[in-house]
Amino acid sequence: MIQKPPVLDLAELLQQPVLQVAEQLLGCVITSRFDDQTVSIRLTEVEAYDGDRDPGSHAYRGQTPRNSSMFLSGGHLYVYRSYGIHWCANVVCGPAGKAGGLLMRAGEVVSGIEVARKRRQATGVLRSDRDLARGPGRLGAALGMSDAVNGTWLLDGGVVSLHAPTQPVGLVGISTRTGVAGTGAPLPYRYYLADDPTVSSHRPHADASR
DNA sequence: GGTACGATTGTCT
DNA sequence: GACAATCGTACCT
Repeated sequence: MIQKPPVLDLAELLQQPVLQVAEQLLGCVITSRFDDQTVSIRLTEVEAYDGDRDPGSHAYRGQTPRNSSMFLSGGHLYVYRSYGIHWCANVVCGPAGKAGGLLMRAGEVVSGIEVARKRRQATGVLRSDRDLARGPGRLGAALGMSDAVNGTWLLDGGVVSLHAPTQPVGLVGISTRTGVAGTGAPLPYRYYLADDPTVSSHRPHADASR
C-alpha cells in the first residue's frame, strides 16, 4: 500500500510562527532557475530563528538594511552573506512585520546535480555528492544563491520556488540550542531527518543528546 | 572613520 | 577534534 504525505498548503503554513513550521519544511523541495539551469534540493535539515525573541537571530536587535527581508510575510526568501564568503538562505515565516525564518541547513540534490556540482566546485571543495548541500553555505552555493534573490517570493514558481514534499519524510529528529534565553525552558530549534546522510554532522549546536 | 565579530567551511593535528 | 581564513555588517567614537 502506498503511504501518501499530508497535503500541505504552503502559503497558509508559512504564516505560522517558525517553530510550528519547522518540522513541516523537512522534505519540501526548493528549486532555483537561473538561465535555464535548474537545481532542486530536498530539505533534510532546518533551524529556526525566532526574530526578536531569539538572541541568536539577526533580527534580535531590530530591523536593519541587511535583515529587512526577514520582516516580510511568510513565504519570502531571506538571503544573507556569512563570513564574507558564503550565501545562506532562510524561508521567512510568520506575518509581515514579525521577523522569523528557517535557515536551510542541509538537503539532498534531487535534480540538476551536474549544475550543482559545477557551482560547488567553483566556490569550494567538493569531495562527494553527499556534500553538495550539506551545510547552509554549501546549500546556498549549490542553488546559486546571492543577494539578487534576497526577498524573492517563493510560492509562485518564480526564480526560486518552494514545493511541498513529494514523498513521505522519514523519522524527524529535534534538538535544542543551549544558551538561548527563552521564557524558561530551552526551545527546539533544529529539525532534521534522522535517517538522512546529508544532514550536517559538523557543529552540533547543543545536540548530541540522542 | 575605525573596530569587533560571525546562523561557516576547510585544513591540519 | 581544534583553529585559521575572510569581509560585510553593525556599532562605536
